[in-house]
Order: sequence, then structure tokens, then C-alpha cells
Amino acid sequence: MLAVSQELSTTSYALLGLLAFDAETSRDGLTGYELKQRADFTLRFYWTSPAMSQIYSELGRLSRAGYAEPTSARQGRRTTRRYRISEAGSAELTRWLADSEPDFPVLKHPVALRLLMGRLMAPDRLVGMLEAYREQLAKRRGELEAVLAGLDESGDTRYPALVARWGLAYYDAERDIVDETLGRLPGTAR
Amino acid sequence: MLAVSQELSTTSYALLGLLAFDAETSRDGLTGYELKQRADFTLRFYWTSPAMSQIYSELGRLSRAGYAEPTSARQGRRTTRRYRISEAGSAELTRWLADSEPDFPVLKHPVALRLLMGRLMAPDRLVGMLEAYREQLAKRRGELEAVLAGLDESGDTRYPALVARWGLAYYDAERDIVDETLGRLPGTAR
DNA sequence: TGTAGCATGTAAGCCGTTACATGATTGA
DNA sequence: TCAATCATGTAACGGCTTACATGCTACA
Repeated sequence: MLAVSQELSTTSYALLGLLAFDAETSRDGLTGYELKQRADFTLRFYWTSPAMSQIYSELGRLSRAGYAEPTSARQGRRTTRRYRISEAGSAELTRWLADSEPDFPVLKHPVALRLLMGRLMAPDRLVGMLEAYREQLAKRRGELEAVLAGLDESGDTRYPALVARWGLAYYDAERDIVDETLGRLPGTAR
Repeated sequence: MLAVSQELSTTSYALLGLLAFDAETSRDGLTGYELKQRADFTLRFYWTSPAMSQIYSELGRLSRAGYAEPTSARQGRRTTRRYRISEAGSAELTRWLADSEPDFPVLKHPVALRLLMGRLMAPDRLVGMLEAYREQLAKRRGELEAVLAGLDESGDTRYPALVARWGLAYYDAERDIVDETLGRLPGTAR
């Protein structure tokens, strides 16, 4: 397909990046389903892991733009498609990384938002909310640690490992802030 | 208007929270324009500051739900509307804070996303990107510090102040992580 | 035999943005 | 008198989610 040079969304580039990484180790490419699994292991922590339906529509978009190449395989009356990054796709991804200026991160923090209105909450509810968040953080941290354990910090996954360490440090910082906030909460003698 | 009890979006509740806070100090309520300014001072750091057009549509929604009360004032051939939170709005906000479980925060981090694909970037471009981010962080931190300076840490703005400290600690942690990452980058003897 | 995991897709709809259109007030 | 700021809204559209529909494969 013809690539009418229109910028893709960041999520599209993120998925293209997963295809690019896969191309280095595998020959066959990825199915939409597999791509979703990779996204759950990486993108989820620093971006978003798109819904399955979006994965499929992005793969369609990338194909139409000529950045991904599908190979179809029949099985029964169903088609399984595997997608590989194309030459044009590699070039475009590299160009995007070289040219585009990253926006400042966007944080949507429902816990901090509620704390902002802490005056309208019962004190113990506030404490409970922060403690629940602390637990969720610990769980997330564990998941990310498991991801890091599967990465080679000096091989071809050195950058993903660097980002995983970033994430771990972020979760640790959040935990510390939660603890400090709990200590500063009025009426808590913790 | 009749309140058909349907949950609002988090952004709606955030704006309702700003109206609730205003009600404690002022009598007249806020215009959409003023609400946007409040959002830029608070919500921006932990959530998002909605576009003007969304502010107006949310105010319409809150009015229709009976959670906000507009007072119209003619001036020339134009109408200026001020919105106050209603009794029902206060009740609903309190209910939401008491009942709803906050989702885990969502972070969309374009810098970390690009670092993930660091292999495909020129080393000095990568360093430049991180240094630029470091500067943006310092700027944001300054803005938030200015906000905190206008808050009373033991009065009725104690919770906003708590959240501002949270934000400052977060920016500091990010700065530290950037520095550490720069040190771990291959080929940099910093 | 039935259910869990692999696999693909469409439709409807919400949230939020940018672009556009308009007008009032204040001060340089 | 011109620009900036205050002020309100509509239209078009993109990104993303949930709900829904469908089918294959392995295994308990």
C-alpha cells in the first residue's frame, strides 16, 4: 500500500516498535494476540496496553501504510495473520525516534485526585485508600520485577531493562511518598 | 433537572470538586473560564486540565444532572453564567468519594517509551532527550512549587498542599531516575 | 463434552482534543 | 484603535474502550 506520509499515533509507533524488536529474533512475525501479550509485558508500565480490538485496527492501519506486512495462513475456515515490520516501517520508526519531540508525561492519578478532596472524606477511609494503593503498588512492582528478571541487562534487551529499572524506582518513590503522606495526615499517630 | 443516577466521569467529579471548594469561600460561583484557570493550577498536575470546550460541556452535564446551579447574567447581547455546586451535587460528590474505588494511576510516558527503543536511536540523541526531559521536569517543579507557596498547609487547603508535596516528591524522584539512567547509558562516561 | 486459551474482528459510544465562530471589556 | 484578556459555545474528529459475535485447538 501507498504510504501517504501522515504521522501515526504514539500507540501505533509503540506497536511498530514491538514488531521491530520481534524482527531481530524471529522470522515469522507476530499475531495480534501475541502482540497484545508483548504489550502487557512492556507497554503497560509506561504507556498503555491497547485493547485487543485496537491492536487489530492498528495492525490494519500499519499494513495500509506499508509499515507492516501480513502473512496469511488458512486453518479451517479461519485466517491467522502474522505481521512483520517492513523496510519502510523500520525507516519510519527510526525517523520518528530521531525527529519527534516527546511530550511531557501525562499522569492520571485517581488516588491523588481524591486526596485533593480529602476534606470531604472520612479520615479512616482516606487512610484505607492510601494503604490499598500501597498494596497495589507492591503488586505492580512485583510484576515489573518479574519482567526485568527475564531481560538481559547488557544484551539486546539492555534498553528495556533500563526502562524496567526506571519503573521500579518510580514505584519505590510512590511507596515512600504514600508513607510520608500517611504520616502527615491529620489525626494519625502512626 | 432530574438526576437519573448515572455515574459521571472522573473528570466531571474533579470539576465538581473544584466547585465544592469554591463554595466554601465564595458566594457567586465560577464561570467556565475561571474553572479552567483553577484546573490549570491543580488538576493539571495529577489528572488533566480539560480543554475549555470540555469544561463547558461538563458544566452543561452537571447542570442537567442537578449537581450544579447556573446563574445567568446579561451583559450586552451575551450571557455570562456562574455555576455553584448544589445540595445534590455536594451529596453526590461525598458519596462518590466514599464509595468508589480509585483505579491504579495511568502513566503515559513518551520519554520512557522512546528509551525502550533506545537501540534504534543515536546515543547523543538519547542523551539530549533525557536532558531535555530533565529541564522540563525542573520547570514543572517550579510551577508546582509556586502553587504550593499559595496554599496554607494547616488550614482549609491542607489537602491540596499534601498533594502538592506529593507532586514535588514525584518530580524529584523522576529527576534522580533520569540522572541514574544517564549514568547507565552505554558509551557515556559521565 | 465442555471449558480454557488461542485467534479475529465489528459496532456503538464515551472522552477529549483542535478548529472555528463570536462577542465584551480594559488598558496601552 | 488595537491587542490582550475575559467569556461562551458548536462541529468535526481521533483514540480508545466495552460489548458482542465467531471459530479453532488442546486437554481434563
